[in-house]
Amino acid sequence: MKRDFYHQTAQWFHLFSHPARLRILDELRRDDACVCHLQAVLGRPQAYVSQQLRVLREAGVIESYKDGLFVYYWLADRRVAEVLLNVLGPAGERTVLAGCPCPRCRGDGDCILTGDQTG
Amino acid sequence: MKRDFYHQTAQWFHLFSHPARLRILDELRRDDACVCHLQAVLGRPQAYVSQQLRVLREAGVIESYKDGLFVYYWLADRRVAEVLLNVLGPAGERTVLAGCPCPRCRGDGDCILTGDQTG
DNA sequence: AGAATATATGCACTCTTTTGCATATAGGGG
DNA sequence: CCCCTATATGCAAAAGAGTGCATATATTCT
Repeated sequence: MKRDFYHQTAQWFHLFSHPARLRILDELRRDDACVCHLQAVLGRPQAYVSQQLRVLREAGVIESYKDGLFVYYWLADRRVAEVLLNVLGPAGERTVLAGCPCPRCRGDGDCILTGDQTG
Repeated sequence: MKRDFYHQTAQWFHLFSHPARLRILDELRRDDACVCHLQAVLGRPQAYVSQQLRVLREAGVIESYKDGLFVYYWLADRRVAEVLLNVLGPAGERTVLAGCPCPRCRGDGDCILTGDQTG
């Protein structure tokens, strides 16, 4: 029914209506990220980040894969990137933080320099 | 600061995260509409509709003009239509209801009947 | 096996939003 | 002026979301 459609879509938009979740989605459209990376980006306790990730995961907009101890999340809903492009503009570069313990930030896999290097 | 930016954008998305507000925005992107028209579309009490309109108005995404007793609302934020196009697809035709007392629904020949009776 | 690290979950408390209802304002017609 | 219609506002109860904390699970290393 049409009513359910708007209800469902509203629920989907609700994912965007929270600063932490929005920040997570914005980070994920740049590149996959593990929990500890997002934790460093948000500057929030790990449990807090995991809870927001759960909301996004259960809504189906992100999915995860494991690599050893690390769990990497990625955008599984194409519309998310489209909407963020519309509203936030083009995705910036991956956020890299000094205090971030994740492999991709520690230089173990120099992910920052891979891909497009516009100089 | 960047934190404020995400907070502000999340607030903006919050407008979409409610079925009634989303339905209103979807209707307004098709055409301006008076309160009683939206009331008929939503199948909700007038006070309820006015309250949601206030939320949207105070957020700046809609504005209104008066024509006699009627107050017509219209989309004042271009991004709204863009995002809705992205997520909901192209705007349909204006919803016209048999029981709607608004001038635009009452036989100015301007409207096409669609059997979208709510409630 | 035990310790350490990364992540997930459950629960309770707090704060905000939602929503119904009574009522206020404002314009138009007799 | 009084009444009818269209819209707006204020308020309080109910529902829901946000958040912190304790703890559970999983994987690697020694």
